[in-house]
Amino acid sequence: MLRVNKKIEYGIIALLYLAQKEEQTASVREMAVSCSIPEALLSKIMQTMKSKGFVQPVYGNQGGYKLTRSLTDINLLEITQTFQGPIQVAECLSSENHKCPAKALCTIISPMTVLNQKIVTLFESTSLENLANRKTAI
Amino acid sequence: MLRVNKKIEYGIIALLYLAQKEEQTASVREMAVSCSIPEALLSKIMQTMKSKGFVQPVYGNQGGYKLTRSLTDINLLEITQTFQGPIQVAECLSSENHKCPAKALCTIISPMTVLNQKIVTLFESTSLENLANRKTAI
DNA sequence: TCTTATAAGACTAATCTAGTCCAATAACTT
DNA sequence: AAGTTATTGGACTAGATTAGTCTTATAAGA
Ligand code: SF4
Ligand code: SF4
Repeated sequence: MLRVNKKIEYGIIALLYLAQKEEQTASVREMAVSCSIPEALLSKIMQTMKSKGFVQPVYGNQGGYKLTRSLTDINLLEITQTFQGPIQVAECLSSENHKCPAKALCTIISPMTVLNQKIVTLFESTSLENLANRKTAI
Repeated sequence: MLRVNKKIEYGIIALLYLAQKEEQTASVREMAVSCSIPEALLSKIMQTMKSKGFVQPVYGNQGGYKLTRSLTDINLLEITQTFQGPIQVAECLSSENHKCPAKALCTIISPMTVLNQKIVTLFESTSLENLANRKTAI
């Protein structure tokens, strides 16, 4: 399936929503209702995005979150890495390479690495601004 | 993570192995040992590949499987579809669109569709021959 | 008939996903 | 100061997927 998970999608939708509100804050409830996203889940997602510096919280009444970065500055790779870890089309690629039994004799590590890089590049070069305008960069 | 599953990888490795044996058959055991792939699992994988017409079984002593198609003719998309279903970077894309709560108001279906198509094209235009030569086509 | 294979099905443990629920804390309003 | 609105952080869950295993049946050459 090669799916991006829901946190990534909901996270992006929320960031696009915030961008459209410009400097104003939007509460989790407002975003959840406006975008039909489960509120408790979106709350978790926003916490993660806060910790990564995409948004800034505002406590108390009339509080919520606001964007701290421009959409043109945030790319899809950062978001997916935040919620799904590094893109690795095969488990042995990148960082700790687990325990694939076929590794020693594997004939496809090298092409898988190339394929992986293609996908990484595609994600990296697609900003949220690109997404908002319904296009990918490459 | 965006990972391709093990069946896909093991399946490709097995097909490359068969190709290298040219017209000869190779048994599941031989392939499993030669490639360090769990035998019972590879057996399952080969059954699926037989049902999709990638290989042909030969029963009995000295039996095994042989390739029925050229590596240049098999692309990565077919293999992934065989073992992981259609590529859909978001669950709502393609065929039966499940039940995403955000669907009615979703701001990213359209760009996700474009992104999905990019990945499909990348997979589709990469033949196993390309993989064996350590490159992707696009 | 024996042996070597594939065929097919049921079964499993571990992991990931998409959530929920609850108690705590921060800060604005009145 | 109290009440209200919000974020925070933790634990918890059902269901799906993954990566296997095991067992029995069947095909066919020697
Ligand atoms: S070693 Fe080969 S089969 Fe194993 S995860 Fe890496 S690329 Fe895939
Ligand atoms: S969030 Fe949007 S793109 Fe993702 S599955 Fe739901 S409707 Fe489709």
